[in-house]
Amino acid sequence: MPESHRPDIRKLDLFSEMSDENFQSLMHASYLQTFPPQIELITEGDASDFLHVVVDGSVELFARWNNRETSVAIIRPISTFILAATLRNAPNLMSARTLEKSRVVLIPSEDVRRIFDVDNNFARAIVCELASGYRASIKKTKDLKLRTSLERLANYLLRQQAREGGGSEFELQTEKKRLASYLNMTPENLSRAFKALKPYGVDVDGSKITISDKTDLERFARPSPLIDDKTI
Amino acid sequence: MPESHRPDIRKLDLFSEMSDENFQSLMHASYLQTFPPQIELITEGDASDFLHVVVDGSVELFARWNNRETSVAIIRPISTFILAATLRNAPNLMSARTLEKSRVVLIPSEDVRRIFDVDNNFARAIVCELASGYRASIKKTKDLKLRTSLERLANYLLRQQAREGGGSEFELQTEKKRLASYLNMTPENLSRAFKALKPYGVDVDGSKITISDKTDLERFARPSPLIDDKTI
DNA sequence: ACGATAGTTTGACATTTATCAATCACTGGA
DNA sequence: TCCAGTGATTGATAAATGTCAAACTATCGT
Repeated sequence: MPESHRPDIRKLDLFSEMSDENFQSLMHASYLQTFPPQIELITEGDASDFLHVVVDGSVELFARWNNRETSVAIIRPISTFILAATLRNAPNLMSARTLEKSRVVLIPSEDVRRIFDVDNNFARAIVCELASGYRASIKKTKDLKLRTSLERLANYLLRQQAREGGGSEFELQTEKKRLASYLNMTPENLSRAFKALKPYGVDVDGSKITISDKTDLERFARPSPLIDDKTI
Repeated sequence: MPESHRPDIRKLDLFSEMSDENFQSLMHASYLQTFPPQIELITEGDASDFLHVVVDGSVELFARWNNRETSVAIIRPISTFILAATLRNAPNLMSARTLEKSRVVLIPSEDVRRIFDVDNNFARAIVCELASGYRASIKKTKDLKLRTSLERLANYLLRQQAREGGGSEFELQTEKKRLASYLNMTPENLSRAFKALKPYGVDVDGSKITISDKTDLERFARPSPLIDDKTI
């Protein structure tokens, strides 16, 4: 793998505390690949041969069953995915596809497990990463089970607003079709849900969202840190 | 904490490989408590002061939002819960209540984190446990997003049948009210769902389930190891 | 600029699921 | 034993969500 992305990867919580030697060893064994849009990098059920690091572009994690498909997460730089499967040497539970032209570092799972065994700082970082992913997944379950689709959308918009800097105007970073799938609704239902949020000050123009009064929307959405705060 | 449950706890994957000294240290700092039914052991949002180990009885993990409540998991002996929050020293995302008279070992989170820092075998075991909990949570998300409630019930019955030994007759180990909440449906809907599965050979008599032809039910349920197999 | 393609929106309608109310069934004290 | 309380079921109805078809819109490559 070329040197160029190493410093950025090194800065990730997952890799920042491990020894130089072990980090170089991981990087040495890994590949940087560029993929065109809409390439299926991983198919669920496959063995998890590589830990993936998105360094450029974006990757969607999704799952299929019985001819249906649902979007589970969208990974943006710089983040890893498929860590749990890598560590357990178990089949991937989700498929992954590039959404745009993307660069991905592939670290052989074997090497991850080998270094994990010898580098205690790396092992510790992995625990943090797993615990936080686990908790994010529990939050997702709560979001799905406790809220209606309209409430999920309202809270999503508030989170997205915060991620984009908190201004009253911001962009959806995702196609509506994909957002609908992510929120577990149909595109048609999403379109109507946007309209239903208009009385709470939500205006939609293409992918540009305007929230005229955040507290007004919050009164409806009732965000909770135990579901919506990604940092705890 | 008394000695009696130590061997059973020691056998858990989480504790089996750590040093004797560290295990004893953990046990020394912990309490065994007996709780009556329906006691709320943990309220979501609280700090995670203890790693819990159910040694007897059963504990329900559930979550609340906006006056609604949903059942997320039922923990039976001998298992731990609230590991991720303990390690991150973060607030609990779920509440917990005893379903029956239960005995629970409480291990101070501080001690868990302290031993985690010094015992690499323990750290490794924690990674396994977290990775597997994380994956279980992803499977739950897939179950929720990709299946209708009837399909969730059908697959639940097949899993429960397998857990109970695979015979055509077995017991639901849970009140139907709670099962409904676990499967994200109302009790009324669950009652009707059982009827809707009758054509596929499912008979219900109180909490006794009879599945006359497993392959028949499977044809409807389409179980997938990537959702329903708890071992991978 | 043009047309092809895919995403989005809208309306009509179907299905799924929830809610409410009533009844039945079970269980654990007094 | 009976009774109170809770859980389970049933029927009627309402709300939420999905499906289908059509129109509309944006985008991309030629």
